[in-house]
Amino acid sequence: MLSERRLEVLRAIVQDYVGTEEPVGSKALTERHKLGVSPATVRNDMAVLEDEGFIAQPHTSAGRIPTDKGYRLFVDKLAGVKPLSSPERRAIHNFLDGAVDLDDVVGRTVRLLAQLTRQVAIVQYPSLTRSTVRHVELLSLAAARLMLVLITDTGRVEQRMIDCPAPFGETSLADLRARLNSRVVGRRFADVPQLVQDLPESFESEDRGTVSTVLSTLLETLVEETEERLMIGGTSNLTRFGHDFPVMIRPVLEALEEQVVLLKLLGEAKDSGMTVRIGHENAHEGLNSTSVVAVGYGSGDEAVAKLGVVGPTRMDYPGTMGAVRAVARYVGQILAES
Amino acid sequence: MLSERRLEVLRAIVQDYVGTEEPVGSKALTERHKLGVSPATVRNDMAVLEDEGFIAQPHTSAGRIPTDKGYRLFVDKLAGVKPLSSPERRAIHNFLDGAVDLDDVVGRTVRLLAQLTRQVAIVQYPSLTRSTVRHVELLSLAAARLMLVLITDTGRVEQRMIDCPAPFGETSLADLRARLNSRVVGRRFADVPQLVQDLPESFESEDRGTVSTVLSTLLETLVEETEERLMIGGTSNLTRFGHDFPVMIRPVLEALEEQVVLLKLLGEAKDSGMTVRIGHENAHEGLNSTSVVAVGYGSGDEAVAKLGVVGPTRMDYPGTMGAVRAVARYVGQILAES
DNA sequence: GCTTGGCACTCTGTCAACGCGAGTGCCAGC
DNA sequence: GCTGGCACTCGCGTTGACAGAGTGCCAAGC
Repeated sequence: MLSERRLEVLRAIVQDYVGTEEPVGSKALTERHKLGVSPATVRNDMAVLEDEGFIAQPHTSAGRIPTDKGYRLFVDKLAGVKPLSSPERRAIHNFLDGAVDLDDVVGRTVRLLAQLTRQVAIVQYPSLTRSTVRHVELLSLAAARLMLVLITDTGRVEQRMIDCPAPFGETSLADLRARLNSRVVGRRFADVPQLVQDLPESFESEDRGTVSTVLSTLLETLVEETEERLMIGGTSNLTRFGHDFPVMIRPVLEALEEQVVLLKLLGEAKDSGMTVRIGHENAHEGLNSTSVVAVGYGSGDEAVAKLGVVGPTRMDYPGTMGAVRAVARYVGQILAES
Repeated sequence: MLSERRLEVLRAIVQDYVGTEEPVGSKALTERHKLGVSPATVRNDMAVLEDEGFIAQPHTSAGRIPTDKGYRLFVDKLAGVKPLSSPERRAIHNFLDGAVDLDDVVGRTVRLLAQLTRQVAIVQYPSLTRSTVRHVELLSLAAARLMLVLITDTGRVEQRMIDCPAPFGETSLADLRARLNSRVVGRRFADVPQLVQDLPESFESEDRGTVSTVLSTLLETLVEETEERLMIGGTSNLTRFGHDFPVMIRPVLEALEEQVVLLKLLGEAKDSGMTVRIGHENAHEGLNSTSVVAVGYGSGDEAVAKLGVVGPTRMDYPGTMGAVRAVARYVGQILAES
């Protein structure tokens, strides 16, 4: 086990490296931090830390930089979550309170996160699977053409066109609409399939085809839209990556363009609590030199979606984690109110 | 006026520079192109072209590179639009034919354009202003809460929540829905305001407040949503910018994050025909070293929106223009069919 | 008058040599 | 276990030399 002081040295190395972006040497460390020991002692500690794999030297006779493992230890044991300053807190409120609809909330959240953390922000739309139904509407657009509108408690709206196998009367439509709503309003999306299973049976045989079509479209919507959507912003912050950014940025930009990759990325995060994935802990190769800080957010206790940021492994973890957590909490509140 | 041969020299310079990304000298030119004259002659021509501002040297004793003005002349007079190869053409069809809804069409178009041109692609959603109304629906969500759904002929759907000043009966609702639709279905969005102007008067005084609220929400939607939406993709192609890409990329990424900037960018393009804006012709400073190739697309003769690509001024104009035009045409067809 | 070959000049990019500075590892002493 | 000292290593920036590419200009030729 590492002694208290060695941990302190690691913390100092991480802090300095994050600040200066340059390998940090023993002398500089003792000057900037009150470790109470001489550079020589620090050198010994560094040698141990290097043996254990927490730090590395880019080349002989250079200072040390933290490895992924070093950052991991730093995040787990050495760093807290830095609370936001009150101006930052106020900025969050001001920025999010003006949102008019769900798209707007998500859009503002992305921009806010990107600004606060100066990194790339990713916000997932509230998931349909875990949402509940607020309302289902059926509109008749033409004789044999219906439109299905689905409204969730998180404010998300989905619509689908339906071509009916047979004309569908206005009274049947009203009937179906009423029965559908009485069964599913307030229920979770996941429960809908079994709740509507036997609906066609209660209709006249001539309408049964249409009812089935409507229901299967509804179920399809549920499944399809479980493919989550997300929004991304702050990509220009990638230019902050550091001196080797020209090399790093390409694979990162490519990864960020693939919604699938991003969804998987957020999916890997724990459902509750904050998740930090550092460097090679990320499955996707292009993101091997980035860290991802993600957290779930939701209108109630339960997370309905996730949000987070992507940045260089050399990032200010306490500050980033603080910002991500604060934003997630406030977005949750906003969703609960609406 | 420039002689035929001088134009030929300019064309050769543009082509070589686009290919090699390096300043091109007189000797190399005569070797790669059959100009039928000696390097010395080409040097004289180059001197003239430089005096006229079509080409420039990065430093004394380097080759020449085209200026914005040079590219402009090239695009206007020297280059045609290169038709796509038939595999490319097939790729467009295969890729776009699978689209299931408007979002999907736009999403696929962006990816397709980015792939074909290897540049950043921007696709604007079909404009509401120039669209016509397919259907307006009013739903009662709660006693004093309505939902307004707007469906366009291009398949776009917008919805808004409305809090009514007073409870609104089901019959009044049906009444309003019917009258609203009879007035606006098939009409252009731009004409809607005057078409519904006198609607409140024909209602009982107790409902008038709600009707007015609904109408003003409708009009608001029209105005707000005239703020067009757009989708962007292929940003990782920015890494293809060339040797100075670390410097260039930052402002470009920043510009691309601002929807407003992009909308203005597309807005600057002509309504009909292809628009090419080269380097400093772009109003936005961050895009001064990029060129934008944009074109309108639509389901009929008329453009309902625009799409285009952003890339380095040093781009393959004929090829890019060909790809942009071909994609726009095919997207237009897809929209017309749906 | 346009074209051409020749020639001197200029500038860049590269490479090797070199010295500086930062940092390390090790060791002996406390 | 900590400390100071010391020799060693290595990257980085500077310098100077040099080759290569390209230009501008001029005088001669068609």
